Amino acid sequence: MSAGHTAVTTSGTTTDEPVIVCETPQDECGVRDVLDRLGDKWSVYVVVELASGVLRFKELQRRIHGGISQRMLTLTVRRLERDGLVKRTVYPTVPPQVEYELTDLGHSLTHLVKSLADWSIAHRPDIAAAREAYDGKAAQEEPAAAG
Amino acid sequence: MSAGHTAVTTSGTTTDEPVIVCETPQDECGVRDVLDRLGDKWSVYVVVELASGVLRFKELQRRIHGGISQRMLTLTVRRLERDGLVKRTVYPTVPPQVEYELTDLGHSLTHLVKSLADWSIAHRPDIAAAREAYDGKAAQEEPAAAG
DNA sequence: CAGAATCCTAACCGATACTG
DNA sequence: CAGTATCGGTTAGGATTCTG
Repeated sequence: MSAGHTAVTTSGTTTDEPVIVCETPQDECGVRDVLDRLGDKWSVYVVVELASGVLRFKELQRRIHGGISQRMLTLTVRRLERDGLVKRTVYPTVPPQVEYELTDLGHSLTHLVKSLADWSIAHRPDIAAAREAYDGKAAQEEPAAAG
Repeated sequence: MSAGHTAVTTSGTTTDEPVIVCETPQDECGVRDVLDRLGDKWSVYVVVELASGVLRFKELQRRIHGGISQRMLTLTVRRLERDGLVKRTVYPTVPPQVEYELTDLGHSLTHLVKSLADWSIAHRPDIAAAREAYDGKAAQEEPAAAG
């Protein structure tokens, strides 16, 4: 897609946040691209684990928090490979040995994931508080319908 | 994503809230938090649209390209509200008017989304190339099954 | 206009069994 | 060890209908 869109700087945003100008119909400035990659349950974890070095399939599976199924690891890692984020090396030994590692592209994503994690960690209390407040208020609202 | 593991703290304190037990030294801890929020199809778009200012329900819906359904917009916006990322203001008029805007927390996420978009835009060609290469190679590998 | 409720499909994902 | 193939449960998400 040629990103030939006009920048409609709507109005003066009072804060210093980046004004996201987006009027591409199908792919909101490409956010969908990366979200599709990060959106599934496991991709990020694979990237994170691979960030520290080369790993074999089984080892990768073991290290992923929460226990990814073999099937999902295969799918995830294949998708990542297809997108050029992960490099897969097969050694024709017996038993077979396959190593996974991040490509440069994959490594560049690591920073982003780190930011994501940082934000998440930093604001987790806020989110938790917001949820509690919301749920509490919602519970008040609810008629509770006793008996 | 599901509310999957109902956090079994080591002390045996079984709480209701999804406490993320994470003893991994890596920064993966907490990534799920934000990914759960951004992982669904629409949250990011809502945040993006709201980044530029206050919007009403219908207007928000119209601006999200690709056409979000009314149902999904409601769900998305509610979740965002619950997490303290979006503020919802109801004006008791006729017809009803509801305005959505980012909270400070939501605005802080905007930076991240921006980074996401930037990365995506910057590396889209790489990803596209990688895919083409991968698919091409995969096609070669395929037996082609001549009849 | 805003949204709640219902129905239904597709995709995601895990468990299992089989292959090389 | 490193997959592939298949089945079934769960969920995401769209379309439609109804209410205030």
